[in-house]
Amino acid sequence: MALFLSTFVNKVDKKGRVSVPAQFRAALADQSFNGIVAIPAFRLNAIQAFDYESMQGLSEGVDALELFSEEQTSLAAAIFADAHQLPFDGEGRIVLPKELAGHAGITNLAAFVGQGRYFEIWEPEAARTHRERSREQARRQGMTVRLHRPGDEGGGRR
Amino acid sequence: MALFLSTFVNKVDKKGRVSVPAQFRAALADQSFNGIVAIPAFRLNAIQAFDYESMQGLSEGVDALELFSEEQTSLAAAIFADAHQLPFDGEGRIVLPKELAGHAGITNLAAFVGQGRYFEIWEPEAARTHRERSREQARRQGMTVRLHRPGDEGGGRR
DNA sequence: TAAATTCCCATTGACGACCATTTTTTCCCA
DNA sequence: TGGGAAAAAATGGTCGTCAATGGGAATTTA
Repeated sequence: MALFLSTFVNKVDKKGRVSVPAQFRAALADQSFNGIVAIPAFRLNAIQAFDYESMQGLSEGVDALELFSEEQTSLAAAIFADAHQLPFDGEGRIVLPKELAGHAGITNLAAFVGQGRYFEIWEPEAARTHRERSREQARRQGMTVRLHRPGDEGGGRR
Repeated sequence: MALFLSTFVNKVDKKGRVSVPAQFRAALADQSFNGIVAIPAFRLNAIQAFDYESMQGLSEGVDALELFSEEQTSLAAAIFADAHQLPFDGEGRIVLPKELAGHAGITNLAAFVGQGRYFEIWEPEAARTHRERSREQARRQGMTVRLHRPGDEGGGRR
């Protein structure tokens, strides 16, 4: 799958519709479900958006018998319960459900922020300040990114 | 099979009927039995609902357990004895049996909560508090979402 | 026969499909 | 290199359809 890169700000109309940036739509092209899966971010006032396949991958870890074991992860449960399937309309828009828009504080504008394998949707001003803070923190910690070629066993992760 | 995602709240009429969310019905589409299988949840005041095929899979899992475990009988009893087959009517509704509605404390409203391969039915307010608690716990344990596409070896827990 | 359950039909309100318009980007050529 | 034409993307609105709901008729069960 192609990567989600860069940031785009689009308008939210009074029906709650927003165009998903064409570039992001292109990255989602070849899929079973024509749209995205969106969940409220855990620690951030933002929405995280995935393709449907990624969601299925998540479900693989939880099989039916685990119902009766203690370790049923609360995380997975929370994710599935809060997720929204948002299909594209003919023009490549989605409608932001009130719960999600509310969680992110989105009203008239929505910022689509590429994060590689997924992307986030923010209230533009909040996105800006968050980005600054992240940069600042990264600089202070002297973070570096390890490059690795496709096919490598994921090198420096998390 | 498609996933059960998101949460929907529907009304229970005075005959005990509730519409199963269209999105969930779609996920149940291609099946031998036109309806769901519902059992009272073990540790929760909720109803767990599966498609019929998953139920068969579950039975195989339990049969396998027999080899190692003495708990097989109690498990089987718990799962199958309390299970209800709930067929859809022409409009995609089911009738909630009193035992199930009672176990979940459901009266006028029912929350259908997606859990990936299956879904749960809650009294809406109870669902809300349970959801908050789950999120809270996940946050406290520092859980994170790991993305991996189906087929990846990419190290999910498991 | 009464009660309960299933089937069928009507209503309504929200959402998805569709079309029109504006804005932005790309591309070509002067 | 700048201007303009063409294409693509974003935006705005309307209309039809379907999901959810409610009520009543028909059928089954006690």
